Amino acid sequence: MSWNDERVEVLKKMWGEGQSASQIAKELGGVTRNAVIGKVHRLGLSNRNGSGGAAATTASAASDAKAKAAPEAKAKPAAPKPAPKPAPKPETVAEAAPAPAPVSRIKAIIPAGQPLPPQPSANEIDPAALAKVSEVEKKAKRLSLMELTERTCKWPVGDPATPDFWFCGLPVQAGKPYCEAHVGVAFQPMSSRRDRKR
DNA sequence: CCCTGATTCGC
DNA sequence: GCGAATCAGG
Repeated sequence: MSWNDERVEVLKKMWGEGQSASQIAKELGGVTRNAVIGKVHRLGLSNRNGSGGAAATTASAASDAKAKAAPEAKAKPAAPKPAPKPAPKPETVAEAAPAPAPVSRIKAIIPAGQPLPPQPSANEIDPAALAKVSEVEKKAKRLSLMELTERTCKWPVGDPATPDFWFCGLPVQAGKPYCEAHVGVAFQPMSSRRDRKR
């Protein structure tokens, strides 16, 4: 397979949409995600940096001995990032259910002093995302607290003070505490993974 | 372990 | 130019 115009176009489009390299590779077929990433770099798409360089995003910079002097300094514009981080850590707890009540069927019974998982103010959850959650909850694995692992969705469903309380348990998505659907409602905005920090 | 993108370097 | 291998990280 080679990079003809059409394939490159698809690459550009998808990359622009924030699709992951692996997804793009899968779409194109005949190439690996590495190939896609390599092409992205060669096309200069990786970061939209006008000039000046110094785009040490995450992995890279000074790593091996072969690394050159990294002229890294300058603080980034630092976008306002309230980054909600409602990630319970069941591994350490015993039964003090950290479970923040999400938006399950229980519509408005959020206890007064309870920490609200989604941002309480100015927060409108994407209807599409909610719909997705509803679907997902049907096929959720309904795990108990102790059944949760590092890669099971830890989204709590139901009332912790009730036997009908369980965790989603579906496969989590890279690093996040929840499955894709629940990540969708837990973290609202974020254009894509485009932003690197630090 | 799953995944992500970034970089290097032989081809 | 290409992309596997490797790296760094969530």
